[in-house]
Amino acid sequence: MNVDTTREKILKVASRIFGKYGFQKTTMDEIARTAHKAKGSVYYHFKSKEELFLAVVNVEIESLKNALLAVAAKEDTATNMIRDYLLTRMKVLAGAVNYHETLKADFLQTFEFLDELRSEFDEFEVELLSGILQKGIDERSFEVENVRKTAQVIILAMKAIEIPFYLQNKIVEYENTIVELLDILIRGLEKNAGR
Amino acid sequence: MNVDTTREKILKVASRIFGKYGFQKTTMDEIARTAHKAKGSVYYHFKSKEELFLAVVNVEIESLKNALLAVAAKEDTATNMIRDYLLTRMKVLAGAVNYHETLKADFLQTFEFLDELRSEFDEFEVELLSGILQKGIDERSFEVENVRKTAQVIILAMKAIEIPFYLQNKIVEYENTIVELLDILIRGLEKNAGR
DNA sequence: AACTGACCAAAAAACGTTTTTAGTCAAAAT
DNA sequence: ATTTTGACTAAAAACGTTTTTTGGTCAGTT
Repeated sequence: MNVDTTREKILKVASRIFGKYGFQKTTMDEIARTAHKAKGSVYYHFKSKEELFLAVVNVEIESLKNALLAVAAKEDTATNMIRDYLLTRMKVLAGAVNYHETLKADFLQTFEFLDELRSEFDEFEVELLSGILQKGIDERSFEVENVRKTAQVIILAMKAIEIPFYLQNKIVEYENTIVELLDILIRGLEKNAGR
Repeated sequence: MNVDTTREKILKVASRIFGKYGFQKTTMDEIARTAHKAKGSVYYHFKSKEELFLAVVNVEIESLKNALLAVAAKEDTATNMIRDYLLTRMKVLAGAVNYHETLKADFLQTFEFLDELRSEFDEFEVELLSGILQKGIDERSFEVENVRKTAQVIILAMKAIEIPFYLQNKIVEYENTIVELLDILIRGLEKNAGR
């Protein structure tokens, strides 16, 4: 059994257990036991519980990044792309249970060791969304004063909505409503809006 | 000392103490002591700790309602009114510390006894905002398919934003960003937006 | 180099005890 | 009659101590 498969088995098991019980209530013993590895083996691959959790969240973020990059790579109008971007973001995040845990943490305690991962992803998103917005401007379908700032605003709104949506489990309650919100936001970006 | 002044003194003191220590960490003894009343007196006016807290939150909600009604009563364009509405909502809520406590509660425990107050206020808001949207349509400045649903969407967005804004104390960090978000939303409502 | 499992210090859980707290009520004041 | 009081109680929270569990290590094995 080479490094990768053991490492990946631990990651997989950890993801499932962290996802079920959260960071605090998950023990390294249980992860090792479930993965049929000695605890020392887990610590051979991940130097601490925090680092293991970080790696688990990172897998989810990477998967989200790939899904978003795929959207950005498509040949389509900027309007469709931005709608696709935001809907994809919602759908992939819905399955990212360990990422949800990091949201919860903001209220209960701090996960400082996640800060870097988070701000990196933020930057990634602003960059990608700015590209889509710029495409819309070039196509003369969007009218946006400050591209980067607008991208930040949209991401703020989406992050704000994640909280009731994923944490309070109001997915069913709000699903339709959120799609409508996206429509209003997108219309707000479009040219000839009002003024 | 008549009923009203005692009741109001208790309410005032309770609001301050609940606001400082939260629902859980506030004791009825401290409220009675600070109000210079016997505990029985507090229980004469409010039948339980929950009811007292409810009354405290209700004062804040009433004050918000009045501020919002004042905005709705103004003579102005619908565009200005809706911007004014949302900004007023933010500003008044910023000072409603006990209302913030009820947001926090959603994560830590449930305050079922507040559900009714909340859904009543929701209904109030949807009603008021629908009126403003309808006014915008009548003035031929807004283009909205379903007035009521749109009002619900906007309120959902505002409530979602309350969480990072008030609970995580990111007021300074996000203040400008939120104003920009409002602009995009409002543009999204305006006629000739895009299509 | 990859992995094991006995081992340790520190943290958390469990437990019994003490203190505090929400809520009551008979009596007093208004 | 209405309002206020404060001693009282049962239940919950806080406290202090012991026991168990947990994150992390490391000498040795594969």
